[in-house]
Amino acid sequence: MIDERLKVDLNQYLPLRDVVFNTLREAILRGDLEPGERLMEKQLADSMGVSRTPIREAIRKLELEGLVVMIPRKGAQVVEITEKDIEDVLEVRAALEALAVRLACEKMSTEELEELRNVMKEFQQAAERKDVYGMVDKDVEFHDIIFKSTQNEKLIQIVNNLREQIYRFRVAYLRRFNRYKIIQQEHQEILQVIEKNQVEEAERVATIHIQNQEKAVIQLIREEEKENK
Amino acid sequence: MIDERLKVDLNQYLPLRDVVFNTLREAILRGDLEPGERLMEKQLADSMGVSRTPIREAIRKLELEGLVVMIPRKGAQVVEITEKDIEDVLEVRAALEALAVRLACEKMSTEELEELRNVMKEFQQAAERKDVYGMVDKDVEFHDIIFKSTQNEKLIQIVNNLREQIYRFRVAYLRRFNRYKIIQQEHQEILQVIEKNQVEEAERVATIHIQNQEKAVIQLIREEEKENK
DNA sequence: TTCTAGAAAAACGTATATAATATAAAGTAT
DNA sequence: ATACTTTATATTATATACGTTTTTCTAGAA
Repeated sequence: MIDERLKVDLNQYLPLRDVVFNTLREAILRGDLEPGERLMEKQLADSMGVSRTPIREAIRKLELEGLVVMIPRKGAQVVEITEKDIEDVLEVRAALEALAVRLACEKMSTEELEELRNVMKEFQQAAERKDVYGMVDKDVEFHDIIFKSTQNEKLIQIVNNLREQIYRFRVAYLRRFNRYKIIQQEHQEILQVIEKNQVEEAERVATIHIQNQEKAVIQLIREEEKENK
Repeated sequence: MIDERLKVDLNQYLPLRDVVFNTLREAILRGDLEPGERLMEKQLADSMGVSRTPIREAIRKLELEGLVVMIPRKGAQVVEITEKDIEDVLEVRAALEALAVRLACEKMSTEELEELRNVMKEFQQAAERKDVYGMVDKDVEFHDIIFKSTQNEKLIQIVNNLREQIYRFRVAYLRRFNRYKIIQQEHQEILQVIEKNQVEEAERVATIHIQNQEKAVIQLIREEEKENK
């Protein structure tokens, strides 16, 4: 007989490389590490209190994730994101979002539909108290529920990566414009078409939702560029 | 004045980790390393004549690429591919292929159209001399031309990764059935709708093309499973 | 024979050491 | 003063070393 309590704190072991990986990824996405900034191994190793080995292995993963670029014998640096990059990412994202809602029409359970409604409510509450981070979280959650309902692991994995690529702009984007009203309305539409199993319409609405996001983010970037001149 | 000849063999430096990465990836995709097989660092290091460091860094990349899974304190092993995995991958692939041909309708140049026709001809020739590897290459090339014409780097990158996931089945698949006639016919259709800018139709044809592939590959796997019992 | 215990071996995770290369600085010749 | 070496330094790339965990193998008991 195995004591259930023993299972509790088999506090999951995480290799240092993954701790470092998560830390660095966070730092990049939050903007603490700016685009173009070099990631020097020794410096990072010292500041994180580990050796260079786990740092290097974490960087290898960030490299494939597309968050850093390697320059041979010069090390890694945080990627610069261009307007073109954002267009490319969101073009793909739109297609995958359309796929997701189409599948969601078939597969979504009533429990998940209920979750969607809850998250929308929470989004509303976050908006009311001007909690931008809360809104971002709830927006992400909304789409996550849809993607999870597709039960397509690969789709989920790819979309997570795409989201990561432009995550840095999310907060600025939601804060800047009064985007949240539009987002809310679009979420409402998406929910309705899924409920009604209107596949064609669902794809259309989801695509537009992402395209609107694209327009807004790009507008944001252009304005920022103008400011920096 | 720079002597042009000097540029020739500035034989590009490739870090050992990338050499190892490519080697291992090849081995996995070719099936030399079988699903479930463990990748032991020292053994690989010895057989490739390098130290464990570049091996480990290569494995980190394979890990994120989805070709190996890590088991903590047990190392890496080649992923097992399930039927579900293939369905997931090809479901996403179909959506992206549809996106690609839609964009191709707008953006494809006459040169690229010409390339498409050439590749189809070469596919035909490979088929005539029963050259399966040649056919696989030309099939991949056909789709590559379409993806390149979209000028969406992210799309290209994702599709390359998806292709990789199920590449192991390509050869068996083309050899086994007389799939090549169907493939050829479908390529022909895709070419035509792109030429005529028939966006809706293009998406439909491309989607079906991938779905057919999915059905065939899955049928293949089921038969193989049956044989192994 | 089968199961368990314990020791030995193997393999991973991490750290450190060495080699190679690029960057920056200083010195020299024109 | 400028351009070109040379030298020093910093940083990456690779190899090796160490400690711990896991696996394997063997001996002994049930």
